[in-house]
Amino acid sequence: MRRRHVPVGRRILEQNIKARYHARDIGTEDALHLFDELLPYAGRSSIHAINCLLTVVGRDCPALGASLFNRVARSKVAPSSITYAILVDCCCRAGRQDLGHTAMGQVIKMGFLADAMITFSHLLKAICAENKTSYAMDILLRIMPMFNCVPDVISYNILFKGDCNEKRSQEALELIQVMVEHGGGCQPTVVSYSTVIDGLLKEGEVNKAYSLFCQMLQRGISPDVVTCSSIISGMCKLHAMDKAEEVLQQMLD
DNA sequence: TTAGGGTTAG
Repeated sequence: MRRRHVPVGRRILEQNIKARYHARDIGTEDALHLFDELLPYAGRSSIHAINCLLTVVGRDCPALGASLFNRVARSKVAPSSITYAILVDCCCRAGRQDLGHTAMGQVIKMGFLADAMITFSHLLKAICAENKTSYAMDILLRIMPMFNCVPDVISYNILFKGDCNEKRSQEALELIQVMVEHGGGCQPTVVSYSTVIDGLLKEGEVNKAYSLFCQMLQRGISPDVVTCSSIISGMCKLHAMDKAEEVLQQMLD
């Protein structure tokens, strides 16, 4: 197959953008200038560099990120599934969850299903942030599978956090047990356990939190500094100093 | 082969 010719100047610019993105060496202003420089003569190979720039701008100013997406859509460059993931995140963080849903619909329509769960996860996070975790749960358990989109552990972790923020850590605890028993390849990780343990402690459930910590150890999942900081802090606040010391000792071991 | 998603304390 013949390699498509890419102008040298454009290729250098794209490589420069990717390298600087990787080195975390692009600020929002830089990204905007680079975007203006690249877009007029961008081609098929440019979408990776454009995604880097959208990410930088969107982190700082999601509404601006979404408006840059519109400029990409009007250009010769086809947005990729990753571009849509960035867009959905920008829309949600700009307070336009409705537009996030619309963009999600576009992702499904275009058949970007392999990556759709990451795009969905931005929506799930936004829905949970509005204390509508039950609705997020419905999307995860019912809607996502309708599109052959299998939720992964990060999608579940977003829901665990949502439940805990709504003071419903018991539901998160039940869901973690469902994952263990029926999750197949999608098993809770150290982040899942840390999130739910923290939620239980914030609701005063010392014994349940400690049992879950023990289950985690039994299943061969090592606690990290987040797990331990959370447990020690939580248990001290609840005056469960004996258990806090046990956890500290396990950490030292 | 890479650009996009998850946890704590203060």
